[in-house]
Amino acid sequence: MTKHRSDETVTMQSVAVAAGVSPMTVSNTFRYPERVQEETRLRVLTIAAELGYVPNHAAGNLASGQSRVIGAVIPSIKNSSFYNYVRGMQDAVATQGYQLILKLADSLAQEAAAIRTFVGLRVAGIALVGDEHEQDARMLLRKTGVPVVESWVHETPFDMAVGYSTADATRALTQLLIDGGHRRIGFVGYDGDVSSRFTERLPTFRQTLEQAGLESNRIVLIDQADGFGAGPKALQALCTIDPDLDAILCPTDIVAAGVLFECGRRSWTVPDRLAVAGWGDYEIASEITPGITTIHPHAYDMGQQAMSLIIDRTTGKDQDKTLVDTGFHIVRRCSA
Amino acid sequence: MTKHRSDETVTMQSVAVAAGVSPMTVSNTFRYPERVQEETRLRVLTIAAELGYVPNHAAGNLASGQSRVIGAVIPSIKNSSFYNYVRGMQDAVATQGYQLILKLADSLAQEAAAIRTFVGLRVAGIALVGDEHEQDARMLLRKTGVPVVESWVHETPFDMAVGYSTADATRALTQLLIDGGHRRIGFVGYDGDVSSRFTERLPTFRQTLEQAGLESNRIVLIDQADGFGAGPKALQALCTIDPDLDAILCPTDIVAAGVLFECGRRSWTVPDRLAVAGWGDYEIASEITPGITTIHPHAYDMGQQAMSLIIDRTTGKDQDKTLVDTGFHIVRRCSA
DNA sequence: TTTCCGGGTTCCACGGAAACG
DNA sequence: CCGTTTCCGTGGAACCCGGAA
Repeated sequence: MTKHRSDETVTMQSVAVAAGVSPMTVSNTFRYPERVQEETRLRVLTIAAELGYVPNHAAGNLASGQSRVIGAVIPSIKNSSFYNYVRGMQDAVATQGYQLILKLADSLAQEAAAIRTFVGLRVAGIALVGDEHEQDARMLLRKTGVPVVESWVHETPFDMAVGYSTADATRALTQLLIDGGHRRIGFVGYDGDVSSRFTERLPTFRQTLEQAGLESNRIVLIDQADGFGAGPKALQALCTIDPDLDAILCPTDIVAAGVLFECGRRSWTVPDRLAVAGWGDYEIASEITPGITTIHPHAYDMGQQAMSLIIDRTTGKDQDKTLVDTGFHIVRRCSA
Repeated sequence: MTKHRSDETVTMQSVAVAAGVSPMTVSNTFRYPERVQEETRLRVLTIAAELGYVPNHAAGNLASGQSRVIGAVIPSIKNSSFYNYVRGMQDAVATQGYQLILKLADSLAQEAAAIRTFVGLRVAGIALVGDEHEQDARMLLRKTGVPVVESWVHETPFDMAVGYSTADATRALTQLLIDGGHRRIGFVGYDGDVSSRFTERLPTFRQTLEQAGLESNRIVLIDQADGFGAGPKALQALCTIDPDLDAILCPTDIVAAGVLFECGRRSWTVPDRLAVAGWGDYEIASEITPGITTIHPHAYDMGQQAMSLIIDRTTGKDQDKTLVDTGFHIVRRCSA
């Protein structure tokens, strides 16, 4: 294949010629508008728009060693799980003149590939979800020194992290069920991901039940947390352990909604026959009837903070801020 | 801000020195492995891995004018709307050695900004949803000549397109309601987006009703199609027009699910009191009870085809294929 | 404003080894 | 057997576009 670059490639140079200024002025017009006189700037911008010129990020990145693009790896878009998180990130970068690009990765291997791509792109920073990553990816990140922020992580970050205590949230939610008079409480865990985003929950659940003098053997693990279908399956499995189950704690609102659907089919009343607790406070939690009692994790805030950490790092301020706790709160609705 | 490039930046040069070869050999090792002797190649790869070297895509892109990154703009991740579409894209590019990056854009202005970013990144191709784009963005795309594929578009593509006939689908679904004995059919339209992905539906709906000798005045427009909350609102509005409404056609399964939730609260039986039709065949359509009768748009296939179109274009084959019809089918469940 | 440089690729030249006359 | 052609892996120089000084 021959060099296919046409001779009409629009470059800074050609814009400069057309506008009757030096290339440097064009450069400044885009990077530091305030350095260029209003009149000149407008002329350059007009010409650039006419010619369809967009600064070549590759060249700029190469020349300056800087980038205004941040990469985020998202585990899933199957349901609303990361909607607010991404919105928060998007809004935060927009106000700072940065750009956010996403890659989906529903396994550690895919995450590693995504990280590789982002590193290849020489992005300004990388946002990950959770604290479990492939060893190769960890080494790569360390060696390149690119700012990394983990979300939904509450302690001992790889580099920087923003999150909340899943243990505290689990304890609070479990206690709420106990206080509601429930004694035969089931737990639905997610084992497709070994990150603390999920793994902290089970031990805390057990501990809380035991401190209340209750049995903590009603436990099932499912392999997906973002599908409605997991709800009925989990409920079925728990009923095998204890047909008189009177409450259930789900890994996400999606699973909880799946459980509610199944309760409907069984003509079980919620919360009387079975109390249901979710996690995430997705839109469905407030729209379904009965509304789902759930953990609201301030995901939007988390996304914003994640971007701030990265941007502050690259701009050199607040170098020592590495861990942000965005907290959570319980949203009490009718399901529990 | 200082140039933060540390003196230990791992470059092709440093790998070359460490491996005792010329930079060219390192370059070839990554881009054209077959040109380099097995032994040499392995040595280079080993050293590269040790040093944590990842080829600088920015530099490569600049030098070659080529890129193996494709950008896709997604309108929403609020619910599962584009889950299968993105999965299809992801799977397709993975087998071809390309990389997919995403940007979210829930307005035309944001889409234009996303396009600008992708053009700045000099991606190999851009995937858009729908056929309505800002004029500036259109001109930019034309001038840069980057391959563009529109999805959910069935005719007269901007460049290339993959989709199905929303008119045919609307007609089929409406007819299904008519054949089911329904006479007071309501339509929920989405007016937040002027692309044919949604706008074709209303006229077709009207026409189909009129051909059956039915009234077609039960129509409401909502401003979001990806939220459950729109369902109850739309139902309320339609009931103002006709309290005896006996069927409803929703823009997405999400809205349909919202309607089902509301029916539950009103103790309306579905489909006897009200038949409900959705669109999209998202997971919830099969998991909720009653299951939602809906249009299955082969979104996964659409994503795959979209990527194929772009990759074929850049590799020079099938230059003339510009429009792919991935079809649809009706999934009949209990809600209508 | 000008010059030079960033990291990698294209294109081509080089040189050693195998195959041929 | 030796000189020459061919082949193939490797190296050198110019250049891509934009930013810093």
